Amino acid sequence: MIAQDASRFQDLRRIQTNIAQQVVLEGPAGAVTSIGAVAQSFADDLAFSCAILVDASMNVIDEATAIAKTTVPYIPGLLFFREGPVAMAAIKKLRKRPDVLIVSGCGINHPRFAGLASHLGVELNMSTVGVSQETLCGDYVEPGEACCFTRLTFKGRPLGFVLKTVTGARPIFISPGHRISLQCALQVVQRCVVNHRLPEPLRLAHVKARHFRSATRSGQLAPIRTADTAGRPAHNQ
DNA sequence: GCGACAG
DNA sequence: ATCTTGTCGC
Repeated sequence: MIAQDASRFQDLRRIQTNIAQQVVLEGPAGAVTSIGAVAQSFADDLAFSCAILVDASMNVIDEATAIAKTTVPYIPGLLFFREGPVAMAAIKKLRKRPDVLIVSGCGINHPRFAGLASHLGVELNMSTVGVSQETLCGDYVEPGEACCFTRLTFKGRPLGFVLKTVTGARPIFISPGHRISLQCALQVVQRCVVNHRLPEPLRLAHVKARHFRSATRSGQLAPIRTADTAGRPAHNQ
């Protein structure tokens, strides 16, 4: 079965190479008014996702969740295939698509230039930016004090930025996902930094995803239909 | 071959 | 990512 996995993963890598060719590093066209974020939480073989939309003051104005059974283990470089499906389900449940969606993971700072944020952006045809606490690849100089940032490069290409958001905390990695420029990706995240290491929308999405997971597992939430898992339109709440 | 490796 | 108590600091 090891050999089968190897060829299966090879197929997934080919899919990423194809996705990378579709990534657009420009945009968004208009002003970025609404910003959203999506994050996942896991337990056993279940994946819980929460997508939110915030206003200019970082207040949550919309929220959606989704659950799905995981079909792929965590493999560095193949995160989309584990987290992408649930994330997409949650994002699709939002009442309105945000102008830019912040994703918990890498954008083009990926071995094949197709991280979770880029793949989600291409699949959903929306502007996305990847924000991660570590980077899969790339060269950079550690940014000094808070609010400072340095460039992240890989194989001679600019992939994003390393931003020190809070004093005393390690920096975060920002890279465009899809339909967004390097500069805009950085600006959107900078605009969302409040008092924490992660930009507020993403931090909130993380908290809500974890809460959604614990509330669901402890039975404090209405039973979830298996519709999510089957990929059919789900209807929670 | 060796090490590194988003969440 | 997740498992987890106390603890240091603003």
